[in-house]
Amino acid sequence: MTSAQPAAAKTKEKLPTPRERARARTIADIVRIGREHLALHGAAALSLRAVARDLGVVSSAVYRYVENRDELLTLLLIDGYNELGDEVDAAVDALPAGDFAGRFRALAKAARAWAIREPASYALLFGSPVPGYQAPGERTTVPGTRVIYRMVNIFDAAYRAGALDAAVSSAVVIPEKLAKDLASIRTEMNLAVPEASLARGVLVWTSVFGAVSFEVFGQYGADTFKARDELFEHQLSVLQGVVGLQG
Amino acid sequence: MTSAQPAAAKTKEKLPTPRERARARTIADIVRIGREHLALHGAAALSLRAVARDLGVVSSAVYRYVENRDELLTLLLIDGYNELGDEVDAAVDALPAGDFAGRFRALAKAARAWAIREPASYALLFGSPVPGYQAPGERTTVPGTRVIYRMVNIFDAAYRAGALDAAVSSAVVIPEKLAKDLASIRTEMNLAVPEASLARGVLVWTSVFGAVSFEVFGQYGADTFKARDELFEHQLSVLQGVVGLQG
DNA sequence: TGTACATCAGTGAACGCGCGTTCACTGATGTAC
DNA sequence: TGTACATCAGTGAACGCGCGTTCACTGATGTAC
Repeated sequence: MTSAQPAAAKTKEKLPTPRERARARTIADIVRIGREHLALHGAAALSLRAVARDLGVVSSAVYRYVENRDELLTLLLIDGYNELGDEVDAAVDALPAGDFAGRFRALAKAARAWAIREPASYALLFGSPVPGYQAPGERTTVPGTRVIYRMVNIFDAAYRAGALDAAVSSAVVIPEKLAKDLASIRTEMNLAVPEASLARGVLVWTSVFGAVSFEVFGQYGADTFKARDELFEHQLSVLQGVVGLQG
Repeated sequence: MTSAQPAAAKTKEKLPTPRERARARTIADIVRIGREHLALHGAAALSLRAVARDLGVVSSAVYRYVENRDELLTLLLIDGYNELGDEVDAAVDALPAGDFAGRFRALAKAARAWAIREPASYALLFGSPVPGYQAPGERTTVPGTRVIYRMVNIFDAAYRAGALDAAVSSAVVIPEKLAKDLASIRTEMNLAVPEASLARGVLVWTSVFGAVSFEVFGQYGADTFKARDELFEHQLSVLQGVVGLQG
């Protein structure tokens, strides 16, 4: 199909025209400005008019690039998921594939570091839903599942390598209905790791993000924990044990 | 001091006048309507004018009862914390004081049930911070710490009764800086439970709320988990093991 | 018990503000022949 | 290579909307004597 096209058409598709490049740059600017506004005033107060002002353009002009306010939110959501995903991937890939515990910790620490650096984007992705806005699943699901997929794959690789102690998971029985859900996930993701360990992996996932959310959203209080890095490291160590990851 | 006052003055202070009762009822109405708006449009869109409309009163009239928009948010915050705290207390108190595991599970389940029933209030309390709003600590700290205090006290009582397996906690070393924070908490709350177990208690707390947040904020996706009750129960069982609570 | 006064609840108009979105338009940039 | 036309970016005015907050006011309700 693709190879049947004439070479000229192919080049036309590949090389962006100056206009296309200008357009892409403008959209990138809009997303960048949108993120700044997110950080300053929150998602609910995100306004196309304000973005237009910062872009140095009349308010109606942004409608050439973005269909409406909701689409800007979608762009910011995707942008956030991908930035987080890229940083997590880089942190994980920096360690040897066989260092499962190291990779798990690197993933969690990269996620926490990004959340602390970009609290507004983190809030958009993992905080309260934006009232009146529904994310379009067909555009956000793939970037939105990068981190959890990566995490589960680390656990799965550890299991395949014999570095995951599945015995810890046998302590708690998995009820039938839950086992069904877990079986679907295993099939979909092509996992070898047993259901009980997968369930613990899910708990580890929610726990990591629960800890990050408490910290980023200010639930710990101002003074209760001064040693936040150490607290998080300690929590990772405990969670490693929960899923049976040696190291 | 108080007993030196004449009986008449005392009665005057105790019995609310009709005007005072009307005033209290109106404030309660404002909070109730505010909660409905919270549920429908989110905290950022909460507006005194809209509340006034639903109260059947001109917009400026609500300023007789509430200083400004931020104070209404504070009232809603306190109201939410107390409703959650009351329901958690009731669920915990329904079980014998010696049933530590049962009480822990009852606490977590009550919190989750309330969060699912009142997602908007839950989001106000535990979700992304409301941009531009800073909760006044002197009014919100006490109601805001009811649940975690109750949870820690269950763990502490279990420890005192010899029902908490502190050995599980010795598996992970606590660094010096973190130990200091934990020591302060122990002193402040008058706890017997050792620091390592307290640290695990904190993790259990963040994990419970992390799991609830994922569910309430829609992070699990629509179809991934159909057996949500079972998933949560399973997570509680695992977390019980994390803190070393038998049962 | 009755009257004078103080307190309070609620009114209605007004202030200045920002928002999302549409629409007809002007120029500039690209494209086809 | 030059011209006619199509495409696109950006303008500026307008729509209707809701917001927080202030202020002088009118009556009703309570209180002191």
